Amino acid sequence: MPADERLPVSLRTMEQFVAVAEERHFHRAAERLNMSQPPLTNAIRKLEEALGATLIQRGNRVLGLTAAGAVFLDEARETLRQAGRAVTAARDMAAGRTGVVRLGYVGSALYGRLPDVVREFRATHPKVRLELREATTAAQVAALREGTQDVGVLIPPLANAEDIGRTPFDSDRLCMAIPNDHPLSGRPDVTLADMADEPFILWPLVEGRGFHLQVIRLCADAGFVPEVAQEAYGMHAVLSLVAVGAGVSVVPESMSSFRGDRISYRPLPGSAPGFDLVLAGRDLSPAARRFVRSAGQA
Amino acid sequence: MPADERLPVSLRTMEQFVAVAEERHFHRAAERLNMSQPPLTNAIRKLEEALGATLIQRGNRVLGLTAAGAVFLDEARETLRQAGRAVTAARDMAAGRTGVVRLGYVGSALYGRLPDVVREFRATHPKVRLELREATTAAQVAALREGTQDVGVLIPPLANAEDIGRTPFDSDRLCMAIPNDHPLSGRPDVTLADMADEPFILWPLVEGRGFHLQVIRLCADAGFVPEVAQEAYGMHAVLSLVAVGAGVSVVPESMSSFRGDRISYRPLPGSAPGFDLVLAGRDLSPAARRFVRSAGQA
DNA sequence: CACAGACGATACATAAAAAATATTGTGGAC
DNA sequence: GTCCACAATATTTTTTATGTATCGTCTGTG
Repeated sequence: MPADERLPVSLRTMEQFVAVAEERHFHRAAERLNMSQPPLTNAIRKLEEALGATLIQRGNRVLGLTAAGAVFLDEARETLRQAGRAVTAARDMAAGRTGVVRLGYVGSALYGRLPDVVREFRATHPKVRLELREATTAAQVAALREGTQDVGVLIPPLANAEDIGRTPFDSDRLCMAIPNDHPLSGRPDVTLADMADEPFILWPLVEGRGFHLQVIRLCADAGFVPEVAQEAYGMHAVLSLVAVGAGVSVVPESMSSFRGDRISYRPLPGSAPGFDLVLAGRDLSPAARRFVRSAGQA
Repeated sequence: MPADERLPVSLRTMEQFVAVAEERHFHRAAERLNMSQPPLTNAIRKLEEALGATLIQRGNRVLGLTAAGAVFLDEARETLRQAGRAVTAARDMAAGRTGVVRLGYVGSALYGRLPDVVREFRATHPKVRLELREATTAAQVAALREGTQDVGVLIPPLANAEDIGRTPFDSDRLCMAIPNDHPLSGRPDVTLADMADEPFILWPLVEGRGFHLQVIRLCADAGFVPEVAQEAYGMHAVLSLVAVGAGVSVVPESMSSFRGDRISYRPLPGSAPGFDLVLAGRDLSPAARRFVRSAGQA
């Protein structure tokens, strides 16, 4: 039976004792504690009573500590430090200065702002663990609902996801990539429809679902279904195939500096500058909220 | 400027939070804390306010912890443990269950109860460090006054030492030691006066001052000044010399089983059974007080 | 869909504890 | 011996913690 044994001291009392022990002077200690001397004397007396131990050697001109007082001073200091740690730990966690952010992203996000955003966040939030995991949009929505992921970088539209908050993240504007030795590359104004009969290099449907579908959708809007000549995973892989003339493709504009000697990049005239990658989350933890804020404002 | 930053929590509040976090139920937690539910709800709310952090996830049927709540639970538990350590450390020290006892003793004390007393005290007080140091009575009195020694086993009388408390410790009754082949050993009733003209084996004045003087004093009472034939430090050394016929001596009765084949021990008829070894101390620390109590009552 | 029950929040009252002010002892220094 | 510095008391005031009564809300159930 654990009985009624409450702790007979408070942190305040410990603070008071430490002050007296350090100053060796009730008046100065009281001043430091922003209080007057009498209640301090009282508090120390009650502390000694509660402990059943004399802590302070009075009587002489200058007051000293008993052996019990000395050990209690040490332990009380440690207790106060630990209490401070408890407070800052909770505050840091609540403010998002510490914690974990499990971030999912679709593969194509790697060719936009995401790498910079991650680097920046890690630099400004060294005590937040940022876990990265590549996943399709659908998988991320499920993970967000299960609570196994905090934030996702994914490609709208999101079906049946009214409960998930969204923030614009990256305008992943696309362009056409045409081999330099291809007839189309000489023509001034190429449209997507011009590529209806060209062989396409695309991401595999299973591994690069989001990006694959995005391209298919664009083609559908242009009135055709692209003929997939070859699949390749990763923008550089796709473009390397374009460079050797294996076909044409549609890639993010941010790739347009890659193999400029062998590939000509042409804007997609019809595509508006809308946002194609969003940050999504549900019940954001403070750290996750910080990530979204940090990612959104850059 | 350290400003006015007091700790915004008390140990009591931490106790309350831990109870709620563990029970996941305000009513049960309140019961465990021997209080009613409303003030508990209030206390938790004020805690969250003070920390600027939500700790407990309400709303759902069963309440859970936020990330901040989880870390605060850990840290609060540790704080409570540490506070408990502070209390018991002070109490143990004040009760003499821990601490240090610096014990001085005159060399001759080793031939009486002291070894047993030390063994017993060490067994019953494992967390008290007992430091032993051999020293003359005068040196011990000085050390007691300086505060470099806590308790002493020494030989009265003590000059100018009214401030030092004394407890009888050991009746170090003395007897004469005479070689078996000495003429005196045949006589039935030998008195100390009979040994006035015999060569004495004694402890050196410098190293064995207390015991040396005690014997000199006895001889003076018997009306003579002993002729010191040889000095030897330690009872066994003295008696070995007696055994080979180098002289006579006066030793504690507890030695009378040593070399019984060569030495005959005779009681000192005049010496009353007074206490010749006392425990002395000044401003006894709790641990020292325990030692004196333990040593005195055996 | 209404209803009961469980549970946490709120409002108000009361008791306990902490702190402030004024004053009194007390021991050491000149 | 007198003064001074400092801690201890005494008493009042304020703050804080706790208790009682009650309400609102969500959940599972008939």
